[in-house]
Amino acid sequence: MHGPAIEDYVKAIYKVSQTAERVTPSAVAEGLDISLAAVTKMVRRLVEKRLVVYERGEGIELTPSGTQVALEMIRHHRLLELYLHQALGYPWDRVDEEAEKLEHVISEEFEDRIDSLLGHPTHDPHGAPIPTKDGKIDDTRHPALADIEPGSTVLVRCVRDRDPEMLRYLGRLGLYPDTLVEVVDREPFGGPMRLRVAGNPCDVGEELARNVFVSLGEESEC
Amino acid sequence: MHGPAIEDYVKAIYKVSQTAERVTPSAVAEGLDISLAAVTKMVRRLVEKRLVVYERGEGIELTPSGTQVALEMIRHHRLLELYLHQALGYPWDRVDEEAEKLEHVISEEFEDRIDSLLGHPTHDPHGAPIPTKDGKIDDTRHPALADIEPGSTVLVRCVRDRDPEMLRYLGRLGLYPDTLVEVVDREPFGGPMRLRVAGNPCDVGEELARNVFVSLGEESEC
DNA sequence: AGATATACTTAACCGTGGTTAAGTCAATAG
DNA sequence: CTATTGACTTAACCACGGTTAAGTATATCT
Repeated sequence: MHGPAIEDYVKAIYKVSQTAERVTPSAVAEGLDISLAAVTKMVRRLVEKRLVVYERGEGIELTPSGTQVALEMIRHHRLLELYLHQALGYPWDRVDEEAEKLEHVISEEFEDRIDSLLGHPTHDPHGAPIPTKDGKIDDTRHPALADIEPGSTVLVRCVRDRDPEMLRYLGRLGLYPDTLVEVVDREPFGGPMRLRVAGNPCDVGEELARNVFVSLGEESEC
Repeated sequence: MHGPAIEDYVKAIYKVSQTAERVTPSAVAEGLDISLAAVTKMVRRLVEKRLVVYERGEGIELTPSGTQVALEMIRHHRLLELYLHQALGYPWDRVDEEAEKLEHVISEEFEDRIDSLLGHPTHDPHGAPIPTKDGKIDDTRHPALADIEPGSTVLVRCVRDRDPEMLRYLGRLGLYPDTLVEVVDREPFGGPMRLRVAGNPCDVGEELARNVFVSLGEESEC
């Protein structure tokens, strides 16, 4: 159908669109760690393939078929991450890299088989939602731990998965998805937050707390 | 290190070298189903990369480092085939296609994990030997079933894996590796062989019998 | 020896996906 | 209003991996 790069672009565009309200070529270039010129050229091809629409100053927008491609890749990626973790015993800080390469080559059959072996899971090891086969995804946005008022008890929903170092550290703290965290207090001016995770106290810095997403109620994970 | 095509070429060269005594560019082109011109060009690159040596009329020969690359790919391929079959329930006629794509992207870690999950297997689902990590491979050549004298009882060692249709048919006959087969008799002039497979009689044509490899003694599979 | 068929090489071309360097465009500062 | 800055585009280039078409070499047949 299309080259592997196309899939990476569409995925990158989707991810930027989740964070920023306008998807600029420069944001995509940054996300893919390539030159802006490469993005300009590729965006023209994406437009020709009707995967995106683009107007200078308006940003890049995925068409429905572009969104479908993006969600397929994200589904592959997250199913693979979970599979590597559950079935092959990968630690959660190494699943992203492997899934990044595998997601472009697995067949529909592979996808279906690991999906059913995993019991049709809804979230990957970092708590990110897995799109369904028909392109639906839970797009609930959770607040960062950094924005939580002291005194609250919150449920870790997901953590950013791009920095293996940080993931290993989070693992040592026990800050996994579906963990309850009590925000004890916080030093001012970007000072550390004092938490209680499963009974154990720990202090986390601003950067870390920006990369952990939580929900206020301690409702069961759905 | 090198592009995915390089790996396919080196693997194809290795496979041809197992069958023919001289690896001609045309044999490689046929194996990869590409033009002869493409092979000419790529062989020059392989020579530059010291993966092969080549002289017109002498054929293509893998260097030690070329052989290593080929065996790495074959190891990936066969481990993956077995894994897909054992762990994901793929039927044996669909593992080749999936493994073909996966073999180029899996990491050392993936290879090691499935290897130990499978208990360090020695053969893939079609009976082909899996090279060890340090590049050793059981290169025993088994005679084709077609060359066996009537009256013998033989052990199926391996079957060619490239034709899914044939694999499904072999499966219906029960002609799996490690199966005992009694060669009852044979019609002359390329006529069918009459076999007894696990008690059941069946007749197989020349083409099929050329794609099943057996050993005479009923020694245990090693 | 000469014609022909087979095997291989070379040349020109294409799409993909990247680079750097230079140019344009629009918003903002003075 | 102009100068500058940041965002984007264009152009020229490159490596990769393929194609077709044309040319060369070698072996074989007569």
